[in-house]
Amino acid sequence: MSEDNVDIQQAVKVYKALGEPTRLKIALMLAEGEVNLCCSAIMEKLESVAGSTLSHHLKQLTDCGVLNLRKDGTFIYYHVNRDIVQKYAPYLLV
Amino acid sequence: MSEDNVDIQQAVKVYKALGEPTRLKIALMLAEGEVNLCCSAIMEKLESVAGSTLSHHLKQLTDCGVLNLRKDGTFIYYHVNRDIVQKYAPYLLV
DNA sequence: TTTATATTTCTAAATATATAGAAATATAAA
DNA sequence: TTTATATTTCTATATATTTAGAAATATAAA
Repeated sequence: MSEDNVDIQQAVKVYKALGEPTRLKIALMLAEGEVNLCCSAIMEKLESVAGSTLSHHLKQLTDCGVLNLRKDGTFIYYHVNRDIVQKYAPYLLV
Repeated sequence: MSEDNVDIQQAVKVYKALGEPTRLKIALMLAEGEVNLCCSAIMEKLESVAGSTLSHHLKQLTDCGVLNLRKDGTFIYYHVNRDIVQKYAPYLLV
């Protein structure tokens, strides 16, 4: 597989991840001011999303590279991967 | 609804449209060199996609603003909307 | 008007995705 | 060790999406 195709595959994953309202909100929330938020803090900012649902969304966002995470005890802090976002969807950084 | 929310709704539509391999290929194909292609020409460039399927993909890409079209007789020529792509996914224009 | 071509709409089936409750895991604090 | 909190995994269900064949529509050419 060529570099280009790998790139396109990642682009599909990134756009698929961002093409859902809850996930786009999460990405925008974390892109604003380069915030670090844990799962429960994100859950509070969203309206009525179950923890298990949020967990799936966060996994999808990390799997495609839009989000990175840092573990600290029981907490997992999420933040945007600026390189990926800059490459595929710099709109989020505005 | 605020301007911002309208914007986010369009962003979701754009990213959802681009988050599918066939549609991303179409968008990339048309973004390269600012090409105008009709449905059947696009169909030839893709491998084994039925006309009805392609029609649905093209509708999704035009509905969200990624593609514009120009009718000429029986033909419909598609081309990328550079403003929209520049705003949400300039990656396609590289 | 008949024929041919381009594209869409209708319809249905297969597949994928989003959702959340319940149970499981992980870490920290008491 | 017990308890509490954070997050994930399991499981199931509801919903949405992708796909394409067949029929319909639209325009042009013969």
